[in-house]
Amino acid sequence: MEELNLLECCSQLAREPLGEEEAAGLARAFKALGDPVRLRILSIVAGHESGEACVCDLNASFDLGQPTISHHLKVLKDAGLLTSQRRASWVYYRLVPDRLAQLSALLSLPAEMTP
Amino acid sequence: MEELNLLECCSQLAREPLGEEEAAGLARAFKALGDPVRLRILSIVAGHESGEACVCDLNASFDLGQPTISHHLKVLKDAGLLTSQRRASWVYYRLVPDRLAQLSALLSLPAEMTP
DNA sequence: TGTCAACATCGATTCCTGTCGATATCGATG
DNA sequence: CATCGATATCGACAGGAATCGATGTTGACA
Repeated sequence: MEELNLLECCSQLAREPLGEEEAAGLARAFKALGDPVRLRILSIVAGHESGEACVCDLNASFDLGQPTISHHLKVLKDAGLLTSQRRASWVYYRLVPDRLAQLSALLSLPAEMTP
Repeated sequence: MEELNLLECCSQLAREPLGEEEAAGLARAFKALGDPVRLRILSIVAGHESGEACVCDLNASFDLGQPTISHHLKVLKDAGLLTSQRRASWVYYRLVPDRLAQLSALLSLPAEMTP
């Protein structure tokens, strides 16, 4: 995994001014997180014992149409936050831990900045 | 600070299904992070030795109009990510560490989920 | 008090996004 | 091969957001 260098320590934000293209990639992920339905989808996937949830579970968890849920799943997948796998008739989604860790690390500030 | 319970451990996502109103509050913050300009603004503020940056610094760092930067600062402030303080003729912005820590903790998964 | 510089707000425009219904795809199963 | 259920894609619509120029506000200073 070539993203380890992004995780080596905390304080990504303060390290140096974010470049434009780097900021664009990160912004895509945060934009995907910037919707209540998508946050709840991630939460449901994360909460499953097996580490994955099928679309049918998700559809049942929201008062939204099936195409809408499918759209949100696509946004999360395109942002690198979820992967999908088809098994039999169902499609299962699971988190991408590295991506989440990357974002988490970006937001963790050094101790000297949290007085 | 009454937000400490939100920080006690990792794996906020997996703890239990995010409620609608809780997800809405978090989504507002992530939506604010979901723009390259705003991420770079945060990065610039975080990178300052003093922990704060004045609007004049920020205006000079972008090829955007002054009202646009002001708009982005307002979004970040409304999302609870920045605070502002006026001193003399200048307005200084600084990070809200607790808010960043809350978001960072939400995205950090338990070790058993990162194989 | 009048003026200037720094910053915020307003109104308008253009583009993006969430949602839906309808339809297509794809596997399983008969 | 025909059908059915699960999921994805498409087209459309309404509301939101990023940007800009113009204008308002506020504090410093002469």
